[in-house]
Amino acid sequence: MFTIGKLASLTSVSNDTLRYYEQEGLVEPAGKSPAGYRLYDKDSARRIHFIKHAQNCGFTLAEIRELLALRGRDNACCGDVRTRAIEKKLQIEHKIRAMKAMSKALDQLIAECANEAQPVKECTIIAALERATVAAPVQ
Amino acid sequence: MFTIGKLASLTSVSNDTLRYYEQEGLVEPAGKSPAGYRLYDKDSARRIHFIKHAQNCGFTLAEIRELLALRGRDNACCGDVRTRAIEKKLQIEHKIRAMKAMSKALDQLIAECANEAQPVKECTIIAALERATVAAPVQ
DNA sequence: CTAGACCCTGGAGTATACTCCAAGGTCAAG
DNA sequence: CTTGACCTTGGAGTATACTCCAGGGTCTAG
Repeated sequence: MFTIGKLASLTSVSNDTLRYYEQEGLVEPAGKSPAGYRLYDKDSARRIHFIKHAQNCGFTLAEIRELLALRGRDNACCGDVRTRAIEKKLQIEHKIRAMKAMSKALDQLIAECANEAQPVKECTIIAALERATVAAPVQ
Repeated sequence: MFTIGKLASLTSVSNDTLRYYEQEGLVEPAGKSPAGYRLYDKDSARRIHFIKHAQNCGFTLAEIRELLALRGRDNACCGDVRTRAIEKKLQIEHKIRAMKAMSKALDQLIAECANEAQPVKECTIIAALERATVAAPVQ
């Protein structure tokens, strides 16, 4: 069990951000000290890392709250949870496809840039993305 | 050549958003009518779609501006552009890895949910993500 | 027993990305 | 030649996700 400052430095986010996440229902301290200090454990750190990863993948805090809710401890495996999990998975797959297309487009750009001096004439990124993507709309 | 309203409905964004993007240096109208109306072409529509895709992949408008700058027409293929392209590619790959991990975690959750009634005990999403990711920091 | 480093709450401020007016000009149809 | 659907600029307002106080309590070390 450690206090907020420790968790903050462990996860590279600020104390304020941790309190904000708590306010937004994304993390709860594992407990409180007699003086009212928030006390966290290793799972708290995991959760913060998860939030940061998910955010980096383009999910909003609201969406992350949903992702976290999928593993609610009590009445987990009901059909509703499964449905939302599948929904989120489709969302993620869609994003992955778009990002792969971009990665490919960048590859092309990088390859073309290998022989310097010769200027790029086509808009490689946009063109490649246009060829590659076109998938089910995300929600 | 068509006006802003057409481009807006073609790309499913608002007129206001298009003007905002222009203000932020992300799109320029292909021309202007005598009355001062913005006039766009198909490339404009492509660019808007690109912006939306990139945004959906978690890039900020500032980053998207950078991505778009990579294909600057005049002095493109200089080493600097190549470097930034490689940088962006690493960023994207990192995100793809994280998203694949999440996708996998959701698969697991979905599979476990297939046999209803049996509640999930472990935090699958976080656990799977933790196992799977750990990559170079993104910038 | 006090100095310095920590913690608390509550509220205000900031950056990003829109979103929505107000006040007015443009233009094709009837 | 006016009506209605479009366009213009400029500026204010909103949601999200922080970020930064102010004013005050807690705790460990000297």
